[in-house]
Amino acid sequence: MAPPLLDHLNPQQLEAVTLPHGSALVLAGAGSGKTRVLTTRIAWLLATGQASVLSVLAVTFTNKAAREMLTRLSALTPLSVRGMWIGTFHGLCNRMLRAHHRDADLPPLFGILDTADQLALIKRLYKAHGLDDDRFPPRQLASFIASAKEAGLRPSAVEAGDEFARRQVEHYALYEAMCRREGVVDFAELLLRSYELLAGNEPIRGHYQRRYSHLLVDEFQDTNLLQYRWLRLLAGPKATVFAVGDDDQSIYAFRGANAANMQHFERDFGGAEHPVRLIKLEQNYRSHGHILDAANALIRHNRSRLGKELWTSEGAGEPVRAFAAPSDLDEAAFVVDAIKGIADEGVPLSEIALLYRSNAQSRVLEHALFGAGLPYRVYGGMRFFERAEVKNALAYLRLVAEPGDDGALLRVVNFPPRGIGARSLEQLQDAARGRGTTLWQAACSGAVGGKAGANLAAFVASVERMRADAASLPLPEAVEHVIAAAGLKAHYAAEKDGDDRVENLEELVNAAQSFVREAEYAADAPMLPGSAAPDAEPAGGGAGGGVSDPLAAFLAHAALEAGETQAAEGRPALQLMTVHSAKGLEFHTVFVTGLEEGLFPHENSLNERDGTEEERRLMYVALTRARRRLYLTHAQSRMLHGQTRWHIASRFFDEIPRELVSWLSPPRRRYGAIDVDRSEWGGLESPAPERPASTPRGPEWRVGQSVRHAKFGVGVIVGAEGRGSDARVQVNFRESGVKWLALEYARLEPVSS
DNA sequence: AAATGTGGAATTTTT
DNA sequence: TTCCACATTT
Repeated sequence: MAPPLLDHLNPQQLEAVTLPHGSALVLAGAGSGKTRVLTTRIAWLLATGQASVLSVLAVTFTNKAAREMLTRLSALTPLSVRGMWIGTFHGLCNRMLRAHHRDADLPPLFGILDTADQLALIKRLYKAHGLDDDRFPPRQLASFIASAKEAGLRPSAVEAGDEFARRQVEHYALYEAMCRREGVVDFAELLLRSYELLAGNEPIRGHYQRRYSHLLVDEFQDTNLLQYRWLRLLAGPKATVFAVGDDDQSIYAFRGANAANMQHFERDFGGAEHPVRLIKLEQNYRSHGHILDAANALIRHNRSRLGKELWTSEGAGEPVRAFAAPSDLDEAAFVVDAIKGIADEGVPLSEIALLYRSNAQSRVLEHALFGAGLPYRVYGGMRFFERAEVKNALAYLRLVAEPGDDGALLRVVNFPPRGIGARSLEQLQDAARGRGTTLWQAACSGAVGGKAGANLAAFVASVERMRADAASLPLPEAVEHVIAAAGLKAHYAAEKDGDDRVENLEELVNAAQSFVREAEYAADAPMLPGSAAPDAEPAGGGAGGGVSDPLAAFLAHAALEAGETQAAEGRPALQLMTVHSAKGLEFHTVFVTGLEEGLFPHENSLNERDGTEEERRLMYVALTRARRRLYLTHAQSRMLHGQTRWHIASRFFDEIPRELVSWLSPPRRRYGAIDVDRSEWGGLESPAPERPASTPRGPEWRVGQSVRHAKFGVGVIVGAEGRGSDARVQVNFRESGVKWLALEYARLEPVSS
């Protein structure tokens, strides 16, 4: 073992890295060196001969995390890490299913549906079966299917209590049949199919169980039930699992993440000889003391926790700064002002983040930043492989690889326009349905006559030609050729605003280029000998690699790695993003904006089970992004859905000890802090309000007024909308929280305060 | 087939 | 308000 490997590890990190045989759960707090421990652990296992490159499997959630792990690991070990199974759950499952497609009952070149493809498929399904999409919204079916699959349930196994559920299960079964017919799988299917492959095929399961002596899992709190069960299957009797996670940063329950997996880990992965070891990484290398104290105090309000407290050997640092703005516009103005000051201190703009709970909130901030001439970058939005022109090109490529893909055919059969309109498609679909074939087969069969038939035949012939031409070309050239032969390039070049699209198509060729480069890079990795499954495991790096057909591999890559939302710009820019997307990142200065009841915590979360705790964890994530300076802001009034709404300050302010916080605006009163009257804002240089406050009509009620309700008790009016008999007020009750009440029915009494 | 209009909904997101 | 999906029009 090379001694430098273990240098500079703190005692807990060192313990985790060098744990003897047995499974371990590492509770790694924010900024505690989680990735470092994970990668050093692998390097340590390799260096001490406890594991070989082939016997390690490391799994993450995002491609980004997988790449980072690979990069950092390469720096820690002299061994070649290519051929090592490091990737996302979906990437690894894809790899496994490609290698064993026959046993998994999949076509060799099966396609992967992204969310949009899946939705399109469901809509086609509805149309084909004459199903009612008002009563069964496609999106709802998609999420029904996803949850069923995440619970490991095929249609026959789903229990349907009522008629509605029964119908959904029927639709689920039809959906499965359609996917099978078209040779495609959705994201959840990758997981479930891989799970079933391992569960139902002893030789393959035995092979992988013998192969992997060490399984390492990143962001373990984000695993869903199926991923957990997949891990359990993959971990043979002698394997050890090294799971790293932070229950306090579990913020993806809404998409199936099950932090309870951390609690079950001890039971499921511990043996009598080797009980599960629990290690806490609590030393934080990121933030100054006051920031950590605030985060610790906040998260202590959660009941369901494994328990952990961050500390730092650095100083206390600056206090947390808080600001109450009269309106969202004032909040934005304050942020802009503060940023100018911070930038003057020499902090690079890229080191300043503006965080918010929901994307809609970026607008006001952007507007203010734009007005001030401050460069910024907004995260989220359209990803590269999701762009229409890119998806069109991919659809052609998909047809070249697998013409049975009806979704791909429908997408481009008349794009660019070639005289195959809705009527022709109707005929084609009827023909396919009548014969029980794919659209492609129907088009080939000449079932559609006349002009439409001729146009279809021409389309078929041109795709056939693309396939023949592409067969003799290296992947990037093949991609380039298909884009040109399909007429996409010419089509977009002729469009008046098509420059960006042409550029993206060229970028797609580049993407194929670098994909091939990485695959070649991986090709010299040691490969298992033999060609018979289950030992035939094509090598390949990256999430989508590992397939003998480069085109299919590239298409899988495109589906599994949607790409960056925005190419990074040249000049440094402020970072605007939701708190969710900030997870894992850190900044010198962080602004957490929109800290209002109803927004953060979000009103929808109040009805969700454990919703408030999840919101609090989200807030915890937000706070722990800051290294040196943290601003918390809220606005008393805010334009939301086209209406001005009033909100009281988030409860999260109350959960951070006062002595840590320095208010830059007049301190709030505990309740009734809604100052519509701006005279109280004397010391503040806030601009004059641009929107008048629209309090309900009548002299009796105004925002800020204290009221009593027969059932809910005493509260304060914090918002209002409508007038006359429609007038509703939003009241924050001391006991029962924020509620909307119709003035006509709720008999409110004024209370003098 | 593009252009225009209408209604409804409007956390959070990766694969 | 603003965005989207969908329907209708030209």
